[in-house]
Amino acid sequence: MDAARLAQMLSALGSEPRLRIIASLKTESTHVSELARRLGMSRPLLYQHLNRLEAARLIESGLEQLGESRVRKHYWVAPFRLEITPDHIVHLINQEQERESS
Amino acid sequence: MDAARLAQMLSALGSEPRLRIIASLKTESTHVSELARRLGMSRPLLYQHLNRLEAARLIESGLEQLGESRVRKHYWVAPFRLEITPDHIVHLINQEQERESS
DNA sequence: GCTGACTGTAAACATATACTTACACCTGAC
DNA sequence: GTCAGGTGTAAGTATATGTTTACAGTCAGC
Repeated sequence: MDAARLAQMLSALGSEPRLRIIASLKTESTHVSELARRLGMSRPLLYQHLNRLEAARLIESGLEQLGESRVRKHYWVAPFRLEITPDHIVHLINQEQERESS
Repeated sequence: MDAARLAQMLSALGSEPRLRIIASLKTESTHVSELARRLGMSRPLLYQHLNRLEAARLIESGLEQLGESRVRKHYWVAPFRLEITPDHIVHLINQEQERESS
């Protein structure tokens, strides 16, 4: 994990609506329209948040087969665990610099 | 810790320049001008980042006495440890909702 | 073929964040 | 008194994020 990637995950997590999305999906994974209803959020807005969380690999998605050709996009929370301390950050940034100099 | 506070800390941490600031201060705490030089960053920009990190209580500051009336503002990293997992987020959001309903 | 329940995206706008340039001030050393 | 080295902020601009409204499409059931 490099600093850019950590920053991406942290800034994706650093928003109350997105924390609520993760909590809701973790409690019960579901598809977009249902999630929008649960959270009282418009679908387009939810899509944007979902895309950002998925880009940070904090959630994942797949198509759920309903009928023969009817599908629904299902989202769920990826397993993750971040431990953030000043020392971890120092370590990460130092690695970055070694990589640059080599 | 409530969700708003966690989001504040995470979004403050979710930026490469700010991760570099924390790493640099953790390695050796210092005053603003010196830090700006170390990071190759303009002072006003650095102030903005420092203010945000301090608001999130990830760094702290105090005046360093130099001469009789000469002072320099010194910054250092606050001790912190964040452990972020889906379950922790669920727990946090649920607490929030109990608080609202009571 | 119309309706309801979905999936997705485009465009527009408001607000927040990142970043620069420019200013005003203080102090110690020469 | 002027210079170097500090502190801090105001104002402007560019870019990113958050949010809404509006559109276009698919499928199942009546």
